[in-house]
Parts: sequence; structure tokens; C-alpha cells
Amino acid sequence: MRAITASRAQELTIGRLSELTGVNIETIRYYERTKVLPAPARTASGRRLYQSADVRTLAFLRRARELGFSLDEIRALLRLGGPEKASCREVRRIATHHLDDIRAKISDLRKLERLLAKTVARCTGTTAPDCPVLDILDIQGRN
Amino acid sequence: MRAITASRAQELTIGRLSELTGVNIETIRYYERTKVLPAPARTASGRRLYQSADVRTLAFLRRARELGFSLDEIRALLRLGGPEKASCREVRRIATHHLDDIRAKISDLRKLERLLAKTVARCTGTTAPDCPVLDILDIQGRN
DNA sequence: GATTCATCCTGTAGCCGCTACAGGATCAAG
DNA sequence: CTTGATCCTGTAGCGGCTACAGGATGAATC
Repeated sequence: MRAITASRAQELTIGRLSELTGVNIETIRYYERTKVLPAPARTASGRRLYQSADVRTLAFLRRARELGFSLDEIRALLRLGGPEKASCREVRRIATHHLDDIRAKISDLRKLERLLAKTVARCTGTTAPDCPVLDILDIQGRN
Repeated sequence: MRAITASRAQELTIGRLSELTGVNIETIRYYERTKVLPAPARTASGRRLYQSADVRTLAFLRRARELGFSLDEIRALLRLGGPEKASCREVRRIATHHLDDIRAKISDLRKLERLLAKTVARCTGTTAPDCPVLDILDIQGRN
């Protein structure tokens, strides 16, 4: 029977939580809908009531997103950090897998970069009959 | 008044075009709907009828997608390669801009990679009380 | 007490670049 | 003439949000 009166002690509105974490209000609600975040308590009138611990969780979530973790991965990480904070091994597995993804992406992008850079360099910028940029894109350029 | 009888000469069904270019049938129709590709001729019964030139265009499109160009950029490139094949300058502008994007993405990913790799390395994989992976994600780890 | 205005609520639709289906029409081969 | 492959349109879904509309509260001011 706590929180008859709202916004006591450490309790936060969604707007305040948004400010504190830099996560959009709509996004917070989206995280709740998709079960990345647990549904918080509500006031008598139905407004969401967050605890200060939620700031920590949401900040974690935000940072993980910035690091490119998917919401599925984050759901898993949050479960692991939760009550049965068991296997660091599992956390490591997720992070390592993600690291592999990142490395593959970097390698792809660098190949692209080299190809594009080389091509743009050949480009005079004038109205030439044949454009090297269009050429590499063309079927001839297949490798 | 050509093409009364279908699939004469160099004319292709959508399935054949798909095979030749490796682009999914549904994706080809999607490109048409979103005006990346022009609508092709039709047979009397309403089936799409492609010319051999369309193979070239779609292959170009595919390759551009692989190189990470957005459909908007590709729409622009295709227009430029079209009838008024005017300014290589504009092509160069689009490609250069895209190159900048790629470089920014690479730089971001490399930062990520370094941070994650360092952290995973610190991780023993055992059930330790504090997990370095969860730690960098945590608020403390902000930089 | 009444008004104002910020904040909150739910629900729905849009973004990109596809992909996947349903439910039907048509084609080519046996 | 039947089978089975291919085609058609239209609609809905994915992830990860974002942006409304239309309404209900909340806090501060007069």
C-alpha cells in the first residue's frame, strides 16, 4: 500500500526518467511494450511510476544500443544481470558474438571504402562520356 | 503493336529476370512500386515483360545496394545514367557523400570494437561477482 | 474555484528495405 | 483436360523506433 500519493521519495515520472537517461519518452514506452523493460508501477490515475534503479537499467540499455547490441541481445543481458546473476560466461558469449559481427561489418565496409575511394579519385568531375563511378556499379565491374 | 505473343526474342519473365540478376521476385516488384525501376511492358494477360536491358539495370541496382547505397541514392544514380546522361559531377557528389558516410561508420565501429575487445579480454568466463562486460555497459563506464 | 498549459495516457500509422503470405489467374507440359 | 509451376494484386510483418491524434490528468496561477 505504498505510493498512494505520487512522486514521493525517489519515484520518477516517465518524463523525468527520459531527461535523466536521454531516452525518448516514446522509446521508453516502446521498450515496455516489447518487454525489454518491465512494466513499472502506476499511480492511481494510471501514470507510470519509476524507481531510481530504473535510471540505471535504462542507462545501461541506452549504452548497449549505442554499442550496437540488438534489443534481443539486450533482453538477454538484462535477464542475466537480474535476480539470478549467474553466468558471466553467457554474457561473455553474447559480447564475443557481437564483437564478431562488428568485425565482419568493419571488414565489409573497408572493402567498400577502398573500392569507392579509388573510383571517386579517378573521377574528373567533368561531363565525360564515361563515368568511372557508374562503371564500377555496372556489370563489368563485378568481381 | 509488338509483343502480341509473349516471350519472343529477348523478352523475359520476372522469374527469369530474378534468376539472371539474383534479385528476389518480390523485391523486383517492390522496386517497381517504389519507382526505383520503371514499370515494364505487360503481356495481354497482365504479366510483366522485361527487356534484356533491364538485366543490366537491375544488376547495377543490386551492386549499388551491396555497396550500401540507399534506394534514394540509386534512384538518383539511375536518373543520371539515363537519357540525359549529363553530369558525372552529380554522380561524383553522391558517391563522395556516400563515401563519407561509410568512413564515419567505420570509425564508429572501430571505436566500439576496441572497447568491446578490451572488455571481453578482461572477462574470465567464470562466475565472477562482477562482470567486466556488464560493467562497461553500466553507468560507471560512461565516457 | 476556475483556468491554463504541461505532461501524461492509449492506440495507430509511418519510416526503410525488404519478405512472406493469401487468394486467385494464367501458362506450359503431359 | 488436368496438373503444377509461375504469375498477379494486396496486405501485413520484421526491427527499432518516431510521430501523430484525441483524450485524461497534474501543477501552478489568478
